Amino acid sequence: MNSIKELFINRYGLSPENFDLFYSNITEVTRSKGEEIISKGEIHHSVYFIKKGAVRSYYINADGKEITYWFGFEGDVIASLGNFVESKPSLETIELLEDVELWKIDRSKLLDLYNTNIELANFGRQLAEIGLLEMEQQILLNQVTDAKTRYLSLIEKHPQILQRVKLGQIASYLGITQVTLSRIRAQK
Amino acid sequence: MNSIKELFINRYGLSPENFDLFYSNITEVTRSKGEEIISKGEIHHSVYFIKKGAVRSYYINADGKEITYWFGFEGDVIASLGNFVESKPSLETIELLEDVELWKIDRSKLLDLYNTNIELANFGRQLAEIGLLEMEQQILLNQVTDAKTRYLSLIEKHPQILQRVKLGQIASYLGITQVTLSRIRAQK
DNA sequence: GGATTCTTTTTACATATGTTAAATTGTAGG
DNA sequence: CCTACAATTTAACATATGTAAAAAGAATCC
Repeated sequence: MNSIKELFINRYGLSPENFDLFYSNITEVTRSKGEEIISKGEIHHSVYFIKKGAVRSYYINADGKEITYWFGFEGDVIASLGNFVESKPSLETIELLEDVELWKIDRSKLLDLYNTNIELANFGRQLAEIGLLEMEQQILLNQVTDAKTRYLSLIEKHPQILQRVKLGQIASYLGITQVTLSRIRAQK
Repeated sequence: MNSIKELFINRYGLSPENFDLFYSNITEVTRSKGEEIISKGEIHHSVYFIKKGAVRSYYINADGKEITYWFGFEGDVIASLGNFVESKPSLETIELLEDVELWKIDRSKLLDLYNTNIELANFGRQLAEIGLLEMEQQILLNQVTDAKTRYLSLIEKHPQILQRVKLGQIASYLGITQVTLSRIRAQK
């Protein structure tokens, strides 16, 4: 175990007892760079927490191009929201950018915990609410600032991202082509 | 009361008893077009559900321009997420586009309910998770599709939006200028 | 109903971004 | 160390979008 435990306890206010209850339902797994942990079109029955490593979530657009729209790092949650919330096939693919250590839990087991333990239910609520806040900030950032600013704030937030993620993937995340990203990088 | 009750019971799986408990903490209020229900820089202590009417959430960018990034209609939740989740001053302003009927509840009262009633805690969790799914879809839509497609899908989703919202606000929501929106509208 | 104000569209021009392809640089394997 | 392949940058051109200002169209008020 490790710092995720502290994250759970400090950030989400879980008591040690209920953390242990939660953790007793976790399986620790490792997966290799390049693997897909969630694949487009499929139904998945697990939710993951990233203990170590980096992942990306991408969508294939009408032209067949991969559009990266989320990067996940240590402490983040991996789930296909369409899957989890509405039991629909996943629209996105989640791919491992590095070798990854994960905490895995069954969706149905997690829902059981939520429905029987009020502290865990509120843990799940806060998990979702913090995700909401982060997503809102991303929507705002995408709408308010230009690609150059977003690029700079991305590398400020994740200083090692340039070593971990290819520029083409970062460009699609920023909503621009790789050529434009190269021009931005050449500027400063 | 009205169709929001059915929404709560059918969509979020609330039992009638717990809906009544929730509703006993609600104050029904009406506000007039043009008012600000949440203002930038302030701390707010309420959460609202839209019974009738339309609102928009906007942010003022570095050039002093209002950037609309969310429209809310019947059934939607109004809260400053930064306020609600992290007790920080609101970055956004929420303005009423029409005369509006709202359900109002104190943030602290809502948290009390979440912490004492497991069904309501899971109601709150689902509220946030469904919001997550919607936001993810918007992020995806913004990244994958061009402004014209997004414009068409917006009026498909909210057919009356052109009667309720000004084009300049829709343009900023789409991330383009009003001139470009006019060109798009002239095309088809 | 006419004047005033607000909203939307159109025009002309400058600039930024996309596209395609070539050149360069970096990386991994034998 | 060399080769082959992958990733990134650069170049040239076409297109789309932004800016600023004017024109046209709607709505409001007296």
